[in-house]
Amino acid sequence: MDAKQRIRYVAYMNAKARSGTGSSQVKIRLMLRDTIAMGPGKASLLAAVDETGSISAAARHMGMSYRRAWMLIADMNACFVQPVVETAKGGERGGGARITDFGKDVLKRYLAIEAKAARSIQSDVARLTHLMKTD
Amino acid sequence: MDAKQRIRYVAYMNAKARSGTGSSQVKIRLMLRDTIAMGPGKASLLAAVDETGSISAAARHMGMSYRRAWMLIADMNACFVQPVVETAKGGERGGGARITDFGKDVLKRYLAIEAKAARSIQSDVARLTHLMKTD
DNA sequence: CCTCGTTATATTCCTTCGTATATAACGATT
DNA sequence: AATCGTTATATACGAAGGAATATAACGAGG
Repeated sequence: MDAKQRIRYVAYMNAKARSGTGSSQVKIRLMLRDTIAMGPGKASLLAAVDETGSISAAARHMGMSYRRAWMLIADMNACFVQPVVETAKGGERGGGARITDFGKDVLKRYLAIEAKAARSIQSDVARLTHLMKTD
Repeated sequence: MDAKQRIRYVAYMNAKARSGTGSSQVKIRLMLRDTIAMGPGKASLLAAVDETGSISAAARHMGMSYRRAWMLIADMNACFVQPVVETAKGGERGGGARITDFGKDVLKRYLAIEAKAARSIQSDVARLTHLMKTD
């Protein structure tokens, strides 16, 4: 991938340090330049768009402003070689938005990376967490 | 680790997607409550304190304000069961700061986690990065 | 006793980010 | 035509974070 040498990716992993449950939740951020191409928030937003069928409903669902949701989606579409979300103005319900097949693939890959990273460092993080204050 | 159920850790990984070099740089954030107990910036700051012997020199070295550096160190000391940095006022050079053995252990563990996570998701991230624009 | 560089802290300013709000364009349904 | 909810965009306001600045306390060395 010589042509993409400058692409920097950032994985942001967030895991609950529950030894018993193993329910460690890991979040990863993929960066292109200075903007987050894909991350926990954008992944959730993408899923919300998939569920609700519109940016505004997804924004309401996530408790964020429409402007912010729109910008996050614009960021994603600008970062990837194909749009992850397609929109329509007007129409029977005033318009709407839907996640593309490409967007579904991106999301799926992202979630898989999240899970794998979490699994890999799980125990080490737990040991380091032991050195942190509990309250 | 029942007593630490509420501790949440966050791993923040940043890697350059250079397939040939494999020089993927991964960054991880460990969170306690809402504050970053350990992350890329704090790890660098810790190393800078180790090198320079003072908070102010470390801050200059990292291009940040003394206030910010001091606060980051205060955060770390507040998050862990032992201080990672010890300071002294006055004296031959006006005072100074040094990383504790405990702090060195924390830093070492953190860097190891960084590396392991990077290794684990390296190839998957590279594949996803292929779906991103190059410029 | 004075100087020096540092720690420690408060205050002010500026930039950034997000919300809230307003407005226009849109197109199927009625 | 009129209505409706959405996309798309601009503007203004507010909160948060960090930089810049100022000041005090400190303690070894000259």
